[in-house]
Amino acid sequence: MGRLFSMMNASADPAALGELMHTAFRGLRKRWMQQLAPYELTPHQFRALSAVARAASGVNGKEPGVNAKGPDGGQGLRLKELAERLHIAPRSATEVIDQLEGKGLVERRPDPTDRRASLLALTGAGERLRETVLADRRREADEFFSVLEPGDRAELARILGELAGDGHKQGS
Amino acid sequence: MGRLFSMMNASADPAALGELMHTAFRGLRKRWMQQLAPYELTPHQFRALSAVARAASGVNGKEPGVNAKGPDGGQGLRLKELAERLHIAPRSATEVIDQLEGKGLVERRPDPTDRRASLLALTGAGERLRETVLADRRREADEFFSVLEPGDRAELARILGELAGDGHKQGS
DNA sequence: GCTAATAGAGAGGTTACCTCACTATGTGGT
DNA sequence: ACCACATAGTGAGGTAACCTCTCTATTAGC
Repeated sequence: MGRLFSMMNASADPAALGELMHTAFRGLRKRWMQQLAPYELTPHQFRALSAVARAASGVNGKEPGVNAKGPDGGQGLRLKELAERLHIAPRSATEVIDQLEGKGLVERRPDPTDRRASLLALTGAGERLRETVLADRRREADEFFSVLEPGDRAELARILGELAGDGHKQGS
Repeated sequence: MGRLFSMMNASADPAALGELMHTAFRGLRKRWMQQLAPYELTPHQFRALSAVARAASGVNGKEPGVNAKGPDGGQGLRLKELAERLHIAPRSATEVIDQLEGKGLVERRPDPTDRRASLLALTGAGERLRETVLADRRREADEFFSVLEPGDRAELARILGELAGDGHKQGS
């Protein structure tokens, strides 16, 4: 049945392209969920965890605009920043961080430069779990994408990057 | 921020490829929802509507295995069939058809060959709405995918087709 | 005719979002 | 110094799109 899709000229039918994306994405998400289940993490939570990790420890000043408010060099990010990075509403960032904090994987500490804000940071446990899962996930995702030639994988990444980029900030 | 993603070598990091798919798909789904809102349809409902349309009127006997149970030539499909086509649980098919029936867009009629089953069919209103929306959606989806070169769109379709195809029927 | 499988639906749960209203705080204008 | 206004985060509550588990009506196999 998947064959039917690939046989019809999908480039002529953008709706079918959408269907294809739907199907492919659902498959991938299902995988993730199964793979993350033993760690008691949802894909969404892991995404947030990674975003915090990336911001808190990794790049330190390499990203202009991050923590442009305070003179600290990128020590933890705000809920609002997280929301922007995950493309979700601030309220939803609160939610996922609540969950992660409840599991003891991230911490909220007060921003010294703004008492309304908190800075997110991974705990030791968070960092450890993240690394464990990351290796595992890489393997799994690789399995999922392994039906593709390496070239196709690169192509897919490039094309999706364009699609996901910033080409469609709709205002309506 | 989307730029960062496209800059890093995503083909070397399957996890990032997954992120990319997530982001791109979310953008598309948001579009769909906005575009379908005036018709009071969700993407999910429209997908179901289309599946019923396709089965009931379109292909008549071209698909072996559809209604293999009864001697009728593909006149309406069962909830279970719908579920399989949409890759959802039978219960979820019931649900979406409930909604569509509530709006007067599809009908459930008894299967003459099996009194447990019902056959789904579009109503006149359903057929009309579907056609209206289809044209609209084609336009909108085209807009979403218009950041891509035609060649890239074809590539995306091909690659996703492979991914969504049948390459990953996991049993675990 | 009895048992097992199947089609569908009722009950209730989950994930991943959302908006709207509100509090605590910061910022700029006069 | 004071007031209007913006901003960071959260409580309350909602929605879409799924899920499983259980139950009834039926049909099919022995």
